[in-house]
Amino acid sequence: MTAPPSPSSRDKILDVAEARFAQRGYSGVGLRELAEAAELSKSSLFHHFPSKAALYCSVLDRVLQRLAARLAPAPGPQTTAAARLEILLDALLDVLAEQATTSRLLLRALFEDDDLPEEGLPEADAMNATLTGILAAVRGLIEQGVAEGSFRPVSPAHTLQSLIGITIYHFASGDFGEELLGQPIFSAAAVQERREEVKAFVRHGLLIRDA
Amino acid sequence: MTAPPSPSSRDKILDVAEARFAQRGYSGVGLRELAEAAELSKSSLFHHFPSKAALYCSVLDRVLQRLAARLAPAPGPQTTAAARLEILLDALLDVLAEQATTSRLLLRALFEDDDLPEEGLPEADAMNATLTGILAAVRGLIEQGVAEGSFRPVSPAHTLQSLIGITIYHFASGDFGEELLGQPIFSAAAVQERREEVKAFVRHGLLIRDA
DNA sequence: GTCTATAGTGAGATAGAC
DNA sequence: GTCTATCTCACTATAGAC
Repeated sequence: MTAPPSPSSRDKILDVAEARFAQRGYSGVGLRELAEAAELSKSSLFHHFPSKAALYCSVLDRVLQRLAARLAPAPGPQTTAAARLEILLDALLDVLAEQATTSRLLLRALFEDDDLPEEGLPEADAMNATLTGILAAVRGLIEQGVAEGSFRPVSPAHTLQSLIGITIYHFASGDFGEELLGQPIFSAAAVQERREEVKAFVRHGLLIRDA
Repeated sequence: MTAPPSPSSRDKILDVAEARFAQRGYSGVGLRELAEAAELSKSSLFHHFPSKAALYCSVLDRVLQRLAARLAPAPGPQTTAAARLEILLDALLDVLAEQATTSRLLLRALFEDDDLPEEGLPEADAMNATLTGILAAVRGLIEQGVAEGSFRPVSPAHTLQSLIGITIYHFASGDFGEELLGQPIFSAAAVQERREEVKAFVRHGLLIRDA
């Protein structure tokens, strides 16, 4: 339970890889660059990770684990779906606003199918299992809302896609988003604006008017 | 005005480049692969485009031009914002559903800031100008709706981001989206579902209830 | 306008000493 | 666990013949 004051080499590699992969993607980052940023030789990377693809999956899995841990404390079906949705959105927006790398890596993981040359990596399976768990929870929430009659009779799958698009894409939009908003998207003011806009849009878009 | 029966080499390169770049991004595609798919030698690519970056920008610009051409016939401010929004969404969803490459390239263009090594390319400037025009039109529509009082008092910039996320991300989500929906996202049925879900979500999320 | 040949660089990955 | 040295291959780009 003692907290190590300096991160292990493995963690340091994961940190620099997360930053670089988030910005330029899997193919856009070379192991040489990662080794230099982690203050190691290229060969040492292969001691900690069997391949570049495995390292990338480990980075994605760590991001998903962080996300799952932050979304997990949300209340279960004994609470109304509307209340659960508010709490979920707040928690999700908190996580996305904290680290700029999160949204970009999530977006890449969701829409870049075959970015990885190899398949069947154990790291990839772990990553997919984590992702599946998160999605199942959110989908369950939507289904509860529809069943309760507090949500419009939406398609859970499509609504899940819409929520992903509204939340994750925005925080991944980088310079473009900043230019559109006229301020850095991770500034406290911009995050607060986004939170209110998203929650209002989703409330109006999803909830039955006079519940 | 005579339509050439077979595409020029330049168009053939653009076609294969569009498909490959959409799937694996700028860094993920090599010129060797493009040359083989276009049935040319690597060197011949450089006769038509000065560099890989310029080719990528040309691909993006062509996509944006197609998009702009399809969104342009929409009616101007003399029509109500609600009606204009319906027409815009229909046209946008039509374009996105027609070619799977469109949404992926648009998404990459919007969130991958510095994917390109070089800056100041004339092709990049043309691309940005086209994009700016499209966005200004949609933003104007939102501002009209708010000014008319038919839309909630939303932030135009944030609403624009939300619309991008809801429409473009979904059609870019590939295998993940297909698994979520349980059917190919470009099938006629899935496209029709998406259209109705998006339009309903946006109507409820944006319009004043009893206008 | 297309080709062959090649330059020059960097990629991912391995061997083996320490 | 980290290193140097090296392998093999692919990359973008150029030169110059046809």
